[in-house]
Amino acid sequence: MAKGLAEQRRQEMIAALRAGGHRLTPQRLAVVEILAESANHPSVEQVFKRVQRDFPTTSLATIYKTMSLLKQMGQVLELGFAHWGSRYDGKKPYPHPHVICTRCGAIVDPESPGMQELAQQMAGKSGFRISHHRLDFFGLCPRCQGR
Amino acid sequence: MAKGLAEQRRQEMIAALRAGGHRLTPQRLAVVEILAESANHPSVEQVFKRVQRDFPTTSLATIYKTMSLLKQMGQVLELGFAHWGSRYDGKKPYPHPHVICTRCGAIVDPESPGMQELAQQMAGKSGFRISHHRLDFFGLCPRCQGR
DNA sequence: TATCATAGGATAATCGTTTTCCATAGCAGT
DNA sequence: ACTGCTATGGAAAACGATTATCCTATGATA
Ligand SMILES: [Mn+2]
Ligand SMILES: [Mn+2]
Ligand SMILES: [Zn+2]
Ligand SMILES: [Zn+2]
Repeated sequence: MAKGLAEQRRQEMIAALRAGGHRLTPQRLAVVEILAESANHPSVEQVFKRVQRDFPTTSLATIYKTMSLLKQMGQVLELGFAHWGSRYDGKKPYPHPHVICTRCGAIVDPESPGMQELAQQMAGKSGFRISHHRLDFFGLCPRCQGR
Repeated sequence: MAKGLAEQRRQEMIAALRAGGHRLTPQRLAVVEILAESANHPSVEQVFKRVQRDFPTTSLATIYKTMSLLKQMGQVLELGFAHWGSRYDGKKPYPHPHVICTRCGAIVDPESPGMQELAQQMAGKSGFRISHHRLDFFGLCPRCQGR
């Protein structure tokens, strides 16, 4: 079933590229496949290294361009950080909470309660028109807690 | 009363510097005063320009160093962003939600419901030991909604 | 298969932030 | 107040992730 989910996401991303009139290049397909399969919120560098296996001449700039394209199409969620590089979620490309290990950099998707309602509340109180949100919890993952 | 609050924060920051065995330089005191008074989550650049009024020879590096120092002492909250510069909150140096205008960059502190409990919930479900968190809501402020 | 605009590759540029290095000036201790 | 030690400030270079540039290569369509 995990395979099915990933496959579905892959199809959606490809469909989005088609719908947007973008070319289905081997590099893009490779990035899409990796994003659809990765549950660990990979970095650009990680995606880059994996794409390079199949296409050794691939440039890092291409990965950045593809990420940016998928992001603007709403097909990938970017978790930008100030001091270290961004991380990406291609499985759940919509806002959702994350739990982040400050030691090893692991990022996981926890079970999320009603964030939407909270967002609406915020909008009402601040007068803002909320478009999206971001919720991160920082700490030590189980593995890093043991020194 | 707003003056009282700012004054209190100023004292706390100065006390923290003293307690940490750090020198009370004119530049640091200037930064502290600005952070204690600013409710608009200023950027390094903004703090820099204001400090320069009183101390024209001030370097941008000094502001960065001071921000970093205050941050590691827990006297200022840093809101780091991936694509643009960081913003700082010296009035409430602990984690709390923010509402951010994606057009003009305005950042405000909304009324916050129980975030602490939510954090504990997350910890339990993920097995993480949560130390801090971050919650941002993005959208358009009232002023920017009118084109 | 010819055409053509888009996308890839290589590299330089960007920009906020950090580091480096030395002169300066807090701040004990006298 | 004076001295001396050392943290700190200032200036500029370095840094690192990301973006822009520029030219060639290659999907997509007919
Ligand atoms: Mn996720
Ligand atoms: Mn705040
Ligand atoms: Zn960890
Ligand atoms: Zn605005």
